Amino acid sequence: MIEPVTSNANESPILKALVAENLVSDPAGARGRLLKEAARLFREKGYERTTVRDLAAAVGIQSGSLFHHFRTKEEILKAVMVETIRLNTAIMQQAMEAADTDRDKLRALILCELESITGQTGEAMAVLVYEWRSLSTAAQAGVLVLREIYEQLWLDVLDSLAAQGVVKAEPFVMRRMLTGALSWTVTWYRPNGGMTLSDLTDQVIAMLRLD
Amino acid sequence: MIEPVTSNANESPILKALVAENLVSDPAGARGRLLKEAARLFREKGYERTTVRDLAAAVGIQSGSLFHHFRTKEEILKAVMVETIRLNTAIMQQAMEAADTDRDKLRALILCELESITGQTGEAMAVLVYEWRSLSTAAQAGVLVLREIYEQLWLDVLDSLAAQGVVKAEPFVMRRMLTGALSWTVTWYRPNGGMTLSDLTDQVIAMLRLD
DNA sequence: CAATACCAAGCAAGCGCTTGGTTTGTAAAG
DNA sequence: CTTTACAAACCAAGCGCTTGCTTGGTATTG
Repeated sequence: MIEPVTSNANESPILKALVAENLVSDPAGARGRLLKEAARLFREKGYERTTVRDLAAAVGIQSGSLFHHFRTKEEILKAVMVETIRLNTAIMQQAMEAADTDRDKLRALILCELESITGQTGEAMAVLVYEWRSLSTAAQAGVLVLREIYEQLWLDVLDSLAAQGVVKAEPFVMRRMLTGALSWTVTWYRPNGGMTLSDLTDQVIAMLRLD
Repeated sequence: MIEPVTSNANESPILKALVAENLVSDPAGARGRLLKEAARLFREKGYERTTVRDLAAAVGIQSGSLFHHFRTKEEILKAVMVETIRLNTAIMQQAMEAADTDRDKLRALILCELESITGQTGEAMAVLVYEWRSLSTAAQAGVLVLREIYEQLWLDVLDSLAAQGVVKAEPFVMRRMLTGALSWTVTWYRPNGGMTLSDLTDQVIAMLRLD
């Protein structure tokens, strides 16, 4: 049996709620642990270079035993992506409710996305970006539905800022530019490099001249 | 024999010069054709998912015959990357000489990078971004040296604009944000979608509020 | 006593790459 | 203008290995 983790310091109420609804696997359980290790390996070596034997070894079981939890290797990749989007969408929706002005909301969106990229779910977020092609077309379609909910959060705020004349570029173009800019941080940003995520968010705001 | 292409409408003088110096393979020759097909396949399916049999079939030879041109599959990937950087660095250096102000230079850099990403070398540029991990550490180091020359072109212009107070964010952060934003266009921008590359460049300038 | 989680073993397919031999292009020698 | 020589380009076959996944059986658990 994949050894369970008894206590976890980062038990956010958002995560707990999603686990209760069975939308995200409990990170302390067997399935959750495997997905976490899978995200790490997929990011580190890429999906194709990661073998089912690698995945099994990471959680201390035999490669064949993997297929009691997932039918195929691709199903593991899809699960990593789906659960990551679900969690991050929920986190962002809560941040939106807490922010007052549209400027605050944009800052919150940027900070949230940076946190998701460089923090706990960072490996999974990177997988979402870089291993997209490894999903079959059918699986891609399923994940895309979830992504659109997430994207709409951004577009609502950017549309509003554009209507106020604060933002000059077209919202949908700007969102795509920000998607690239923020997700790229995964390749270079290191938390211990003297720059906090708040600093980095400030830099983005300064680049867009929104301060 | 890999059939040679007799005439090519896009013979830029820059490309010709690099071919003459043996820094870039002639796209009409056997090696050049193979690299072009390799870039296309690597982008379409990813390096790992592309087999040497796929590569060989794309140029109409047997898989074993590939190894008369390249010692390993990885050598093909590295060659795609190296030649792409060499060509685009040369193109950009020429664009820098033609531009007067720093603002013009930044616009030229953005447009050049967008052109390289969405144009002829687009597939190779995408490979450069997305297949980086598939290179061995040794090969990565070799390619990095060439990349740094390219990056310095950007930093020189951004440093200058920052000194003038036109740009508020830190140049090296801003360059990395732009790297992500521009390279991401490869996933969504389509030339036939009613938006030219010049339009797209204007959008980036508008986003940075540099107009 | 069923269900769940696992192991040990291995299969069929596909992988990068090698081998030995044949064709093709080029150019000097007769 | 032919002959001879040779290297580069290529083919057909397949080797050794790794891959995702299957199978049949065994502990563990409620």
